[in-house]
Amino acid sequence: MGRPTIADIARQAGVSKGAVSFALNGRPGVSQATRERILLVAREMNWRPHSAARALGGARSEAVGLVIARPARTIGVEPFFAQLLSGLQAGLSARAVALQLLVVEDTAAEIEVYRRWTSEHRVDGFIVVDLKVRDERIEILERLGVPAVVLGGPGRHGSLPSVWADDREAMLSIVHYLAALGHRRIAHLAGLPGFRHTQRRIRALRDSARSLGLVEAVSIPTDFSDAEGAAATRRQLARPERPTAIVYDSDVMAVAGLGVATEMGVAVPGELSIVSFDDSVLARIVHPALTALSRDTFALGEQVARQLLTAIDAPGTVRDLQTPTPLLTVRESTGRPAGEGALGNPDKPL
Amino acid sequence: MGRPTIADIARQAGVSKGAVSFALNGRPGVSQATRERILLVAREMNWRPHSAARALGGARSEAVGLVIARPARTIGVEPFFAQLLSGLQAGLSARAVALQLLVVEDTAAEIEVYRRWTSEHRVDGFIVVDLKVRDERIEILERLGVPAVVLGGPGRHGSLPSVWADDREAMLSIVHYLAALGHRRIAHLAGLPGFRHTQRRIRALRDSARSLGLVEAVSIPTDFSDAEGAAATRRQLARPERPTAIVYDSDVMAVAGLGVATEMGVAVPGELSIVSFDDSVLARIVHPALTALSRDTFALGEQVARQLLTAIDAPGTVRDLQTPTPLLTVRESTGRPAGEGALGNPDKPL
DNA sequence: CAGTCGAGCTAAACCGCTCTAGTGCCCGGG
DNA sequence: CCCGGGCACTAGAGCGGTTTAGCTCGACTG
Repeated sequence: MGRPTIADIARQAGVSKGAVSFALNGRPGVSQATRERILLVAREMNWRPHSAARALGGARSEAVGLVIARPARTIGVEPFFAQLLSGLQAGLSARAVALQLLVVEDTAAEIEVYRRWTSEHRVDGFIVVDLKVRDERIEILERLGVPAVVLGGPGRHGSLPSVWADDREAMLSIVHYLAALGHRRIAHLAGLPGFRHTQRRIRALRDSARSLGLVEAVSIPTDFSDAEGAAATRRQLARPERPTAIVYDSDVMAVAGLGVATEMGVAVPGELSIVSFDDSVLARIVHPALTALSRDTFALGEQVARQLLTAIDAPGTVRDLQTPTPLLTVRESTGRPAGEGALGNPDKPL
Repeated sequence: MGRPTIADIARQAGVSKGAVSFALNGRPGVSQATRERILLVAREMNWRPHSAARALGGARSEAVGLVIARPARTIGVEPFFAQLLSGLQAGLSARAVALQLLVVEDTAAEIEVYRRWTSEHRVDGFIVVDLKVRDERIEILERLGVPAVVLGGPGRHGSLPSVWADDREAMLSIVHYLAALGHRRIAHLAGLPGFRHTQRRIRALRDSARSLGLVEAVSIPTDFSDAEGAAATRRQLARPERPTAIVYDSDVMAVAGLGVATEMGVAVPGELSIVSFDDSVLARIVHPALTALSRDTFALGEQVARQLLTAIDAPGTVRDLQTPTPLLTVRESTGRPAGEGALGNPDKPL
């Protein structure tokens, strides 16, 4: 005999299929004695529910989807994603919910997967990442009526709850810190310009430039890759009036930039201060260790998972959640610019 | 009306459910004209199959499982995993097969998930990683009769096909290269001693030590973390007769080790050569860039995915697959040991 | 002591799809 | 003219659960 079904258990226990279903699901409708007998038989026969059969009846699939539209090769490079994934896992596995992961080429394919998985009842909800400036995915998910949590914000993401950190405040804390050290020329190697958080960071830098008396505050968009990070750094450092500090939107770029500086004989932090917007082992283990914004991406993932589980349980009840603004961890890659006197207190950001 | 079912299509097209099923699945049993009419109606109604209903009939679930038994937090740290994941994705998405990912605490939980997902028909097969020296999972998966591919080998993994690279040859190529440079004291910061590949690497080093005339060749097991990598490096470098070269089993540890060396004022590669067993951006972007074994982990993942898909399609037909032995990429972190004359050709490993 | 009620259980419909066992019809051969 | 065979299609039985309607029986009520 193959896998036992509730019919087998029913026969064995001398009851009906219905009674077995009630017993196994802790639902009223059977006496305590019968319930125990059924459970015993089920355990003896090593019975397990057939998820498809359950799903057919309209039940949960106990899985959530994460669809990422990026070149597959680049995912492995980003510690951020790996960290997030770990956190999501941790949050989900508490309730034994699995994560369906799919990497696709572009947003069109991503949307197609949303449609398919939803109508196939393959997942109970979605996690949406890489929020764009104008994001069509939001509306589609709303129309599909499937629970979803957006990673990023704040701002327009329709009725979908989001989990976000304040990128603006974070950028301001970096810039204030650098300005207090005496830096007046700051470059910002940003991420993909289509992403919302990239825009927020760029705007924050621009907005604060005047009030802090910065002579220069440029943002250069990149694709987050180490290659572009290195190339852009090279260009910046080759300029006659080069920046005295560079803020990188990812740790991979920051480390690549550090490499370029070393190679070009630009001392860090003597002649160039480096700040990474992302913290990870990467930032800690290089030398000099990088001053970085410490956001706990793992915890963020956990948070998102919890939020999504709640949204699935009780749609409509869950609202936006702001995670703590990441704090600047000062390490060895930042200092006063060359030829600067004491100005402010460099150890106290903000 | 909710989502359309084949019954709706049948009614609309004026045929039976069976005819619709035949038409939609490209099966004989309907005329060309009817088939086209049905497909047209299906498209108009925006019909999509209900995966659960299909699965209930015994069909594929179009998903494969990857269960990892490691602390969730550490997954994010390993570029290897992220890379592998990307590769798996790439291999699977060619056939629109999704990946069910779950991170669990220990092997017992992992096995429990294998049982559950199998009996729930949640996945069509599994990918097994972190092959242990004595691995109980193999036997369990065989008994469950579910397709699975083992990452690692060669050697005892029962009837399950495996994808593997020759760790022994790889380690030998590193040691030969270092010996040719003139190194006689080599330390090896290994991974978890319970893993099979760790054992193979340790043995390869030990076996070659005598014939290469090494004075010292120790392997120190670690947990793969940057912390243990750093600590062990510190201990090695503090010894009176310290090694002139260290081989690290992972790039994270190698970079951490590089940091310790810099911090202790030990010049790399002047006084210490560093080789990483894993290559990734990490090894490329630090300075000096690390000499590392370049295995294409992404391609490995793709390969494993293909292997598994074949195993699912035609169980029993697929056998072990050896991937190319990783080649040493010489960068800046290796050189002649201090006070060594010319010996062999350092640029030509093996 | 008849009527009511609820607990405990059964029978069967149902979820959406697949697949097998027919059924009707047409065509060609003997 | 009849029969066999093949094609196009239908009816309906499963797949393994959940859920609802209904049945029985004993206890309690008035």
